[in-house]
Parts: sequence; structure tokens; C-alpha cells
Amino acid sequence: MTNQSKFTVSCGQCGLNELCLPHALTAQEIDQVDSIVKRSKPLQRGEYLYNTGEVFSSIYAVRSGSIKVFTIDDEGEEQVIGFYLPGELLGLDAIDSKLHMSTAKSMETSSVCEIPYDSIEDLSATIRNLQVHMYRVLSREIRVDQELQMLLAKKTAEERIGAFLMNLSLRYEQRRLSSTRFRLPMARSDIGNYLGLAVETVSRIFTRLQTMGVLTVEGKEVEILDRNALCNVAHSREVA
Amino acid sequence: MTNQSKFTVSCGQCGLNELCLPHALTAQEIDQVDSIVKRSKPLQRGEYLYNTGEVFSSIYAVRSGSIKVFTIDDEGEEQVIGFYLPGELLGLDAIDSKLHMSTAKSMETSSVCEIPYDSIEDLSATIRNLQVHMYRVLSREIRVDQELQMLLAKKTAEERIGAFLMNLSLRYEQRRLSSTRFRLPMARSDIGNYLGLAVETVSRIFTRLQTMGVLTVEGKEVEILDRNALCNVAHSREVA
DNA sequence: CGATTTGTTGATCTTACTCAATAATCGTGG
DNA sequence: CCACGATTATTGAGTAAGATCAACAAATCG
Repeated sequence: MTNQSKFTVSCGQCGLNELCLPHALTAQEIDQVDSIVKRSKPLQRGEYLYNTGEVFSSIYAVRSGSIKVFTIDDEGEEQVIGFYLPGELLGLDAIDSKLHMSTAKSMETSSVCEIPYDSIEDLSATIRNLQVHMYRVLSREIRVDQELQMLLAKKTAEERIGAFLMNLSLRYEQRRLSSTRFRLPMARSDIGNYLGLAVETVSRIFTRLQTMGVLTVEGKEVEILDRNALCNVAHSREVA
Repeated sequence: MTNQSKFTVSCGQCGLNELCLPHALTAQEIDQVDSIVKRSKPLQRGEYLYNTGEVFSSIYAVRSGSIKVFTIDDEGEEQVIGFYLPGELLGLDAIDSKLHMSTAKSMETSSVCEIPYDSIEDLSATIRNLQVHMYRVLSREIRVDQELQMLLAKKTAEERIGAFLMNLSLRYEQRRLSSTRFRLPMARSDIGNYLGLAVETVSRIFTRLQTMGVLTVEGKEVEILDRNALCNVAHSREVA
């Protein structure tokens, strides 16, 4: 257990990067955590992990693939809440009400770990550092949500797309994947929905960013050519 | 300890409605919780509870008055994250990083309780129901933030204001205050900032809602005349 | 009581949405 | 493997919701 990034895969069979603080839990404690984790069978594209209205019993950690989480509003419209990548935890929003108020759908073939919430409550009552870590995970989710709020309240379409791509780039980087070349697992309509933009706007801005030489997009494949410029786009600064 | 609403004031000197589950903690446990709470001196309008960049050491519970929480973006602009009323907890977003990434400013004469975070970690490791409750409080904050995301991503200016006022109305009701007549502690510019709207738009929609007979506004005093109609405004339904 | 901040209203402009048409991609079955 | 329809993405033209600019009114404060 070195002081490597907490995003490093570390947690035995479960791969719970987010759930484990490599330098905070003993090997024995990690075994205990592993023992409560259920490894689920892979999800196919379009399959649901949980549905709005279902009773909450577990949180989930993405092992591979990617999961889209969304709510359904009064008119039955989807509102995308977030996209979850390997190592990230889903379902934290249901702990309070014990009912899922959102739906989680696999965007590609994915595998997830199921972690019964009761077991987390039990185990974190005995493993002090697990409790501490859960508080941090929940707190981080709050901060991530607040950043999105700022994006939606204040930023232009171009800034939103720029920030969205930068965010993805950073998250892939943390997972030791290419930060400049990756595949968008979600549809344009999901991006638009998430960022509060029309599909057409998403499309137009992708092409605009291409024209500017910031990146290339071919279908779902993105290559970031000028990360610095993209960062400027995300922060409403002029690009040379 | 009856099964009264968890919003009922219950927690000895601290008034921590949110922090206490009346029916889940024993009287002795409540005493323990009370003992870690520091009662702070009142804050004057405009005073800061904590500032962006400061080291995080405590969370705070509003006892009376109201607190505005906002971040500062790249250009030094405020982005309002939320308004906190009596019984609500602030500072949860800093647990992860141990640094305040936002600023909390009193909107009127307010009093707050300071609760050292280390003590919460300690106490929730021994009081099982406090741990359970903290998870729920954090989870609820996540869900509240997600609802705002939906508001910002999808709703029109009128719907946002409608939902904002309905939300305030409900929160006052939970606090046993009038749900139809209350004072807006924040400036119009704060409302606009929070909802992603220009001040002028907020103003215009207030007058429009008045013309529609849904409510009356006089400065900061609001009276909701037709709560049903306001609810419809908030949910993009036609108002008769 | 004047000065400064805060709120309202009007006129104009801009961004991003809507509608519409076309193109590309995906999935399925022959 | 290719052909088919269906979904998804791109591009264009017109529109609308809300922003911005500007002037004025009202409230707040010293």
C-alpha cells in the first residue's frame, strides 16, 4: 500500500477504486470490504441497473464500460444526471429516501459491482477509515454536482461542451487511459440533455471546435489536438 | 421521542433539526451530540461564516436567519450554490478536500451552530444511528443538487422562479412558518444568479406572476395567493 | 437628507432552440 | 455480406426566450 492515487485499481476482485483508500485500509480490512461486494454479471448496452421507483438496497461501482443515470420528470422526459465511468459509484442519491429516484442504464457492455448498502453501514461502523472514506465519497459527489450547477447557470454552449470534454479527458487520464483520444460512450442527445443544450447545438459546436483545430470528432471517437485551447474554451477565454 | 417529523426542533440547545433523528437517538445519545456542538455568536448581515480557500474543520447548522453559499469562478464572479434556512447543514461539500471551495455569507442577522467535523467522525463511529443519519443527510444534499440541475438544464425562466418559490414555501412550512407569506432574505440578483437568470428576468417574472394573480410581491415580502397555480407554473402547466 | 445600492420597466440584440431536410451509422435479417 | 429500415448526427433557415443596455424608481444607509 503505497501512497499512489486513490484512483489506482487496488481493491482485490472488486476494482473499487473510488471505494478504497489504498493507504488507509489494512490488507485485512480490504479483504473485509471485498467480502461484501457482489460481482454482478455484465450488463449489455441498454440494460438497466436500477429503475426509478425501485426500492434501494445497494450502491454500485462501475468496473468497466459506462453507465448513464437519469431522472424522469413530470412530462416523462429524461434528465441526464451524470455519466459514470469505471471506478465511480452510483446510487448514492437513494440512501436518504431508500427509493431510487433515478434510473441507471448501461451505455455499452459494462460490468458493475453491487455493494449492499446495509453491509456498508455495518462495515463502516467497525472500520473507521471506511466510514471516513464514505463521507468523503458523498462529499465529493456534492461538489461535482455543484460544479455542474455553475456550468448550467452561467456558461455558454461552447463553454459547457469544452468543460464537458475536459472533464472526460481528466477522468480518463486518472484511469490511466488516453486523455487525448477516447470514445464518447453516450449519444449526442445525452450530452445535450446533460448540459442543457439541444442536440443540434452539440453537433454544431463539435464542428466549430473542429474548425478551430481544437479537436477532431469522428462519430463517437474524439481526439483532442490542443488541450490548452480546449481548456480555454471551457473557461470563456479567447483561443489564439 | 415520538415519531414526529425529523424537522421538528428536538436537539436540546443546538436546534439541529437536520442532524437529529428524534426517534432514532436515545436521550443520552442526543446529549452526546449536543456536547460536541459549539454555539456560535450571531452573524450580522453580510458577515462570513467561512471563505473559499480556508481549511475545513467544521460543518455548520443554521439556527436562525439565513445563509447564502456561493463559489467564485475563474473571472471572480459569484455563483450561488444555495440558500440555507434554519435547521439546514452547510459545509458538507468540503469534507472531501478539507478545504472550503465555497463561501458562506449571512443574508441577515443569523445564528449558527458550529459542529467540529472531527467530533462528528468520532461520535458517528460509536453512535451507529448518527452515522446512518449522516449518510442520509449527505445523500439528501446530493438529491437536492440533482433537482436543481434538472431545473437549470430544462426549465424556462418562469418555471424556475415558480419552482424556487414553491421550494421556499415548502421549506418554511416544514419549519412551521407560514407557507404563503414570507420574506425573501436574498436579493433579486442572488435569485437570478442561483437560477441562471438575469436580474431583470427575475423582476419581470415576479410582476408577471402578480398580473396572473398567483402572488403579490412587495419588495422582499411575498404572499402566495394561489399555491396550486404556482405549482402549475413550476411544472410547465397552463394556469387557468 | 442626499448618496448608493437595489429593483423595475422598456427597447434592442444575441444565443441557442425549433423545424426541416439530408447524411451517416447501426442493427437486423435475408 | 449486403440491403433494409431505423435510429442518430449534421447542417441550414427562421424564431423566440432571455440577455444586455439604458433609464428611471424605490428602498437602504450613513
